[in-house]
Amino acid sequence: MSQYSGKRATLGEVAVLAGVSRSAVSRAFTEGASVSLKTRSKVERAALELGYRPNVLARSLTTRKTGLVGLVANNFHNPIFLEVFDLFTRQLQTVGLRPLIVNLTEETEAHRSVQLLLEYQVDAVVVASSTLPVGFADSFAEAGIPVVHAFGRPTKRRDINVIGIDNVEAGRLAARRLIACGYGEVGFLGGPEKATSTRDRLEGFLDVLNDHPKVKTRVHFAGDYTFEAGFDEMASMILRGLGEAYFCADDVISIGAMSALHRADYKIPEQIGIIGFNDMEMAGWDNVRLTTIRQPLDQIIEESVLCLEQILSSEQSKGSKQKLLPCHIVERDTLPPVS
Amino acid sequence: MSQYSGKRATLGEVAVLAGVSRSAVSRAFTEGASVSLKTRSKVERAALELGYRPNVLARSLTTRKTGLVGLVANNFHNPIFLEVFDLFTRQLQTVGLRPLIVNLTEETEAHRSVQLLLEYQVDAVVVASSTLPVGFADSFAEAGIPVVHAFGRPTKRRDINVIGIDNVEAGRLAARRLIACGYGEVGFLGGPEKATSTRDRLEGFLDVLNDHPKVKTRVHFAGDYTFEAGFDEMASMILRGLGEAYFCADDVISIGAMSALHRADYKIPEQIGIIGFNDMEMAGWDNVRLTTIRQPLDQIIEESVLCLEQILSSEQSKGSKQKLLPCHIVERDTLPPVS
DNA sequence: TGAGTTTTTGCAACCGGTTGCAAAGTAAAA
DNA sequence: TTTTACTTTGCAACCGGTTGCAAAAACTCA
Repeated sequence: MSQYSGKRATLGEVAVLAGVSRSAVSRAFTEGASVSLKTRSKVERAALELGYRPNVLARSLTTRKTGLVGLVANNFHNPIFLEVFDLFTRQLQTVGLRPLIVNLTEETEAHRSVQLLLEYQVDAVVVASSTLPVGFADSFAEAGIPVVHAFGRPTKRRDINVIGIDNVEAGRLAARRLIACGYGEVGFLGGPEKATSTRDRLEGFLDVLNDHPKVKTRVHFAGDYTFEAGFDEMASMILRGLGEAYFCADDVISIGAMSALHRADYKIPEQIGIIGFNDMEMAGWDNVRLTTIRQPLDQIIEESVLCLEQILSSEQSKGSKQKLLPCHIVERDTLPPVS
Repeated sequence: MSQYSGKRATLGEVAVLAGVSRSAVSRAFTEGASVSLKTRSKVERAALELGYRPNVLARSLTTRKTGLVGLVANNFHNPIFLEVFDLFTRQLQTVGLRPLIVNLTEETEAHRSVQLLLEYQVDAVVVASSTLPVGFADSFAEAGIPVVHAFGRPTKRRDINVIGIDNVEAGRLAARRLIACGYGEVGFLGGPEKATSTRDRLEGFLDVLNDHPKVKTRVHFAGDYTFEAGFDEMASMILRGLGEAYFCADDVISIGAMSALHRADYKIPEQIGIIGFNDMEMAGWDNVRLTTIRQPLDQIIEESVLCLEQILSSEQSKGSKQKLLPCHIVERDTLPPVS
């Protein structure tokens, strides 16, 4: 049975107990190494008795693989991230990788997180965010760490993999949906203006609306991806006069905005239409029923992890992967049906 | 400047470039080691030129400290966990510890996660959950890993630290609050019956109600800590007839239940009173305004990390810490004010 | 049984660091 | 200038594993 003390058994101790060499023990614990059945079972018996487990960190010294993957994110306040996070940790677990979390707080931390992840010899890093400054992921690539940017924006760099969605196209999707409703005046309510995702979605949104000059357009930005920011921005918009429908570039902002609208006694969707973005779990709740654009979270994350595996197995990353998956609208109750 | 290739510089390379011994380099990077100013600066110059960063994992081999801390949790679907998670990762970061996440999925994984964390030589593990089976944290302690159980239930074991709240007292708090409203029939709507937190809260709740025999009491359990479970359970309760107010043992369940009530045209708090538990961010949103019992998340987490630090510095954990922090009611709009 | 092949084994060096110890260097005291 | 005390340095061994290589063992086939 396993021993309960603090001191852990080592390879050497197992070796002497099993009466074999240290190499034999090592091989017994290495997939596909050359060991006879006899020695293997001797080793296994001894290992069991001592409660021996190989030290992955020591092993990594020679194999140059730690199984650690940096998971860098800054969106710890958006409920959608809980889903992202759940999916990522699980997927990574199933392929035998351990996520080492970096919770980005200050802008200045980019450099520090690179150092940190270097010190811990991560095999790769996944940056999971659509709101980081342009070029953020570059620092990892420049330090020689393979990187996949989930929810990122395509780049020309050949050393950065991007798996995400086409935010510009998503913006178009929203605009077309609103136009199909026959609205004469629509608005965009984005997150912070500097977030690339907000910028791209706006671009697509305006792109379509330019082809419909009779539809008036307004553009607003919430200061943050939070309920309060959405609430506050919508509240001040109400005072200045409203359009007929809004594309909110995030569900949590949508919900804040809707809350402000309810409070001012606007009926949704009868008086004001809303379409959100993300399809977070809450959007489907019976008391919300938000019509929204769904990003295929699970696919993005699955693809990201797959991409990681390829990088890590093939040693040589022959050219980067840039994959954008399609979004689609989830119809619920905050927009009238298309006529 | 730092080099951009895949190969990282090592201690030895820095040593030759700086023209000193390897030990000198090592010492230059060790807090409080004996190095002259002259050598230190020679080393620093060389290190900078090569972009050298010490390999923490190699270092851990001799120092027996990895700086890694297992963060084990199973509540990746409850929004409250996002806050827990944010706080934990930040706090750990500030004291120089790296969280290694374990996302518990199956019951059977307890043993596997112990092994995993052992293999990665974590300095300690924090179990962050109030819904795990009794004795879950024990496995870590038995493997000789220092453990602090945040949101846990006190235990007699001297090798497990617990930082949490007094769930029994919280149940009492809720009951007293409902009684103060003058209700004649109140109910408990818990999470899964086997979760220790649900059991404890129920115990306290009934404890107080036993002293008020004229108040009728009902007890129900949602199958899960989710919106849907709360919604469904309340929906079926509506069919069978309702009490006047309910203590829901989690905010997300509360919101599900309230949604079912709204749908059946019950007015809250006029017809049915609701008090929740956790005070997650959403509870304060303008469209929710849930009266609820707040656990002091930040304190719990701060204390937990503090406790970790003590364990890790003092080597010898002289007796375990068992600390329960007080909860309090956050008054909002789902219960009438006390008369 | 013995030669030829293939499999299994142990030795020893190495991965990237740390550290006890004794020698060398420096500074202070005599 | 010499002695003594203290600081800085490098050597070499070690942390817990892996792995190339050559020797040993086991197996094939005459």
